[in-house]
Amino acid sequence: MHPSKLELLKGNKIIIGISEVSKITGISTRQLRYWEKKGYIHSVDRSKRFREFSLDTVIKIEHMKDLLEEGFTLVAAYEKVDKKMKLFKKMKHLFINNYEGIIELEDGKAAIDFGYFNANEEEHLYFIFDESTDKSYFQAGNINNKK
DNA sequence: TTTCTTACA
DNA sequence: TGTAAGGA
Repeated sequence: MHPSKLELLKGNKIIIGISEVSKITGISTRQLRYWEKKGYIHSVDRSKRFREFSLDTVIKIEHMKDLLEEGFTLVAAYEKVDKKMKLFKKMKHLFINNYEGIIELEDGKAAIDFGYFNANEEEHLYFIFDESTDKSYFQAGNINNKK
């Protein structure tokens, strides 16, 4: 019922100009424009005066850059990343739709609440992680039932 | 000042 | 691909 705490990510509403994208990814503005022309990436609204890229696209660009550095051709990198992005989007969707918040535990650990663990809606699934030891694990139960 | 397209190096 | 030119 309550809105997701990850609205910004949910709608992919984080938009970045070509100059910033270039700085972030290390891909020149010339390349970015070329990649778009070839259809490897898309800007948000081409009817606008200036190009803007979504956060997902920036991530796509970073993946392509990595593959390029590994020796793949531009086309090969694009095809490979395009498949991976579909999985990435599904994963993002899954995470965003199940994320119920983050909880600080007494012992210095933190827990991400992923919502109900089973169909009975009795227990939640938590991802527990301890920064001091760098250890993490999943746990079912009810850590912090507010109210 | 920044971004855009086009075109040449 | 980089860069210059000339507008927006």
